[in-house]
Amino acid sequence: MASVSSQQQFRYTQPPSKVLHLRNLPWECTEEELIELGKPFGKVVNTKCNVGSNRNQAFIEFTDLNQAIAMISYYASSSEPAQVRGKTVYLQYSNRQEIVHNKTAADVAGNVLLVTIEGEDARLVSIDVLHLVFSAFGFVHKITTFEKTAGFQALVQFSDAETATSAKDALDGRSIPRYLLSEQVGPCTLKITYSGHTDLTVKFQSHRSRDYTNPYLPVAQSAIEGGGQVMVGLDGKRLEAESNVLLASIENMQYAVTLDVLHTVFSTFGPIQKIAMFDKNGALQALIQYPDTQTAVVAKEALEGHCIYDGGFCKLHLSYSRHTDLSIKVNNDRSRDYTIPITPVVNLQPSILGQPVSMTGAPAQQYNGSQYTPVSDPAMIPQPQAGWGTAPPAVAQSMPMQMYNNTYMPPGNMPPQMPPGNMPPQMPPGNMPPGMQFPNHSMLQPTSTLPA
DNA sequence: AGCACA
Repeated sequence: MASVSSQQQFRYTQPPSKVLHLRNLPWECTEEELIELGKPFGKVVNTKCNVGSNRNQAFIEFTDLNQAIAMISYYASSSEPAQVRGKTVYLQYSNRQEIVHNKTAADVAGNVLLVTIEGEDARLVSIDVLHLVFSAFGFVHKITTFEKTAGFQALVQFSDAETATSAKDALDGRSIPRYLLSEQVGPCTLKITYSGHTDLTVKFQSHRSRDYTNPYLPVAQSAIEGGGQVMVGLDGKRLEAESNVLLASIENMQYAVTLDVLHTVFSTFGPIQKIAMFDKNGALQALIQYPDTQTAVVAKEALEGHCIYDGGFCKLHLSYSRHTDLSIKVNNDRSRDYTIPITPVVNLQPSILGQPVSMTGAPAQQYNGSQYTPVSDPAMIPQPQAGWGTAPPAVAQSMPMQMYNNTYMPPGNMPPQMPPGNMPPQMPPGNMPPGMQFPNHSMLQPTSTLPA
């Protein structure tokens, strides 16, 4: 019964449609040939070739129903059948009203996402920041970045389509949190579709591409910075060999940066054992030694690219030193060993590990002690609520002097509904917004060479 | 030669 009605549907009862169904087409019939065929009757606005298991069917769609009727009518009474390359083609109204094209790769859920980073400074977004952002949803296998006409883009490979989908759903159309970007970088919005790829090819760890599944992949020279101290970590997540000693260089040093200033800034993340300051190429550099690598990692992640003083002054650039234990020969204004008990400075630490002290009474409840606790695995840092969806405490902007002026999170940048469990594991609150964490310490108020 | 992956 069903077959009877469908057969009848074929013969003559097909209602007019501006879409025509063509069959018996020659092999590899092109869109151009279909347009040529329909042109005498109207404007062909859409085609679909190589349809059916034999790939010898096609559809053409006219702008107007009357054009389709004209074509059917003409060939219904013509002595010459419609032909393509001399082969007779049979025409009838399609049983659909418009051509629907196949889903593109962008519509088919896959494990690889195509991410377009939009914004003036999109290309300044590092692959590490992207890794951090997408790692919130699962293990990121590989990332490649490239520039095309669409702008700065990245392919981000997850284990499976489900993970990729959760990342896509949460991040598409959102902006990268301010605190992950350095000060001069403007807003960067993510536009995400699926990619047709399933496995990216990464030949080298570089500034353009990473394979986090293969830490032993050779490191391209282009990825190396900081004088050859950079290596691939065993976890495959870092290009630099982590160290308990940080090398800090200070850019735009309008204000004096003293040993005490550095001690105050860096001791927020844990006890400091030693500091050595020196000049290199006319710029001030310092080596800061923590008791353990984990603390140094947290400090580096939090402070990198940030300024000690508001207004872009004394910007910190941090890398891991090859040193593990500094040799401080003498305690003076350029070097100090805080592990020597007689040194009185050790008692002046404004904060100790796990207990940040607010000198202004600024509430620190959002950044409680546990978030400062160094742990063996940064992903294990407890992180209840804070993150992309967390509004900045009002105090961050009302503080008389902000050490860091880009560290708060603009509200509304990220989805407030983002589940806490999906927070980037490497993005503990203790790693960020130091502008909110740091006490407004008088030691950090510049007293000389003030421009205004 | 008969309606949508090829």
